[in-house]
Amino acid sequence: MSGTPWKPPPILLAVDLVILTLRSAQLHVLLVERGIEPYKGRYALPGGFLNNADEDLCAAAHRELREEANLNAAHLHLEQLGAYGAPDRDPRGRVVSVAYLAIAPGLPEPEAGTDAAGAAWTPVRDIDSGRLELAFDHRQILTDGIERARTKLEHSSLATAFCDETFTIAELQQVYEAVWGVSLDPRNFYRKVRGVPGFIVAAGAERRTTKGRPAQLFRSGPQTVLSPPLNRPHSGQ
Amino acid sequence: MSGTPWKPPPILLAVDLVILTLRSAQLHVLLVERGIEPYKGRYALPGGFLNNADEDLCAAAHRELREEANLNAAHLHLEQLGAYGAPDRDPRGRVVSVAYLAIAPGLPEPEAGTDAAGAAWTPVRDIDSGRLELAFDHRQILTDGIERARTKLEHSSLATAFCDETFTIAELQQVYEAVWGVSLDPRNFYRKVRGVPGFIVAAGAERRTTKGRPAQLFRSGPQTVLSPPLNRPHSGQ
DNA sequence: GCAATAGTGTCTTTAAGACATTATGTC
DNA sequence: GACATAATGTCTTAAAGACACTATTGC
Repeated sequence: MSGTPWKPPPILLAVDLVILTLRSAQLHVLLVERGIEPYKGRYALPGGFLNNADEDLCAAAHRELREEANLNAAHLHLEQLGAYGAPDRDPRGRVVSVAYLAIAPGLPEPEAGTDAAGAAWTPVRDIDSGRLELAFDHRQILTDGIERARTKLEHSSLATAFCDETFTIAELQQVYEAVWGVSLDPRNFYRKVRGVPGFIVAAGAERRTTKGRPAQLFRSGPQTVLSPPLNRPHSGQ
Repeated sequence: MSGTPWKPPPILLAVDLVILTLRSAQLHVLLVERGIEPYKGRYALPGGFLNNADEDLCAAAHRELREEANLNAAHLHLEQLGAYGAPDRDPRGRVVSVAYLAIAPGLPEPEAGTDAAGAAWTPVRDIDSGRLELAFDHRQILTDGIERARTKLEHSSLATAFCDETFTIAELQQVYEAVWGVSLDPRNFYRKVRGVPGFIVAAGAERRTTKGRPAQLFRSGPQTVLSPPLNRPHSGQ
């Protein structure tokens, strides 16, 4: 720390995004196909380097959300996952990446012709089943992101971020079932969810489907932290 | 991304440590007094810049643990909290810091005459009561570290990291009470803790105090994730 | 014996889970 | 009417919390 003049090591800083959504009751993640080496042709999480030394990490994440995913970042839940900094994680040199978790409601396929060309919603099953390999350490980042989403569903109102502005309780249940990977009793779920004060509030309107009784519509309530929490069934004995 | 040659912005990477321990049933954090500007004379979390471009983040955290805190890092629980990268968090320039949480059993005062001179265990109450102000954004980092410890106490065997190799159940309870900031019924706590399979195992010996019945000694069990969890009493209604 | 702490048992209250029932729409 | 889905009610079981009681030490 003294004596010899200290020269900062050349370290690059990047942000990567785990953008999760629900498509036909399946958890999907947004991936982009890499156009350049390394890992050319392989799929990777959207992300990129910091623009300049003054750019905030969170701002960089929002920017990549727009540029690479073509998503309106303003309405999306965004949360830091952590820093990934193994010295050999990027063959180009030392790159430390700060990962962010974003949750989006069901969205159409990303449009081609933009920065998001080559971006695609991919079922997370395809990755953790091993059918699809990701570039860098992105599989680990994705796993961490999903785990974070799972625990946040218990203690926060994150689940509503997967839904449109208004939603039925059955739709909300599908979020929990897809992210947790379990099936829940609709009657107990209904009772439990309505018993958490401030979680969801009735929106007045109803949703009519082709069959069956119309469902009440709800919107996200004022409470962001759930008390009591919606504990997920613990698998172990 | 193309056309103009891209020059990496000069960003420095640092690690900061939230080292928590228990001293006389109070949660303490290790702080160092800053000897140089900025924030000279102010207390801060131990930490420092990466040595070189090949140093792993986690290795840097361990190194700072030795250098600044004079703690044998090998036996300590170490876990990443996240990256702190607001552009104005360090007046010297752009410094992104990766924070780590470390848990240590009750330890004597750090020795003077080493890098740890000027290091002191400080009750966390002194910081979040506002009586003591920290340098940089270290108050926020500390708050995040404590919150992380609180939730990890519920779902993992982290609490045993605050204890010596063998401990009594009463000592384990003191950990939960100090970190959660609540008081628990010793009888229910005893029953609950013993009911979590693999959490703690009897060590055979007993601990004799000046008064009262000797207590059985335990050591940390094979299970690191607790099932069922030890839910902390949720404050809100 | 008393004081003090460790450990066990019991009861009450509450939440979780299983599942029957009623309500309200489309066809 | 049949059918499908929404919403409510009831019962059983398990866990959480309050607290009485017994056990084993030092003095």
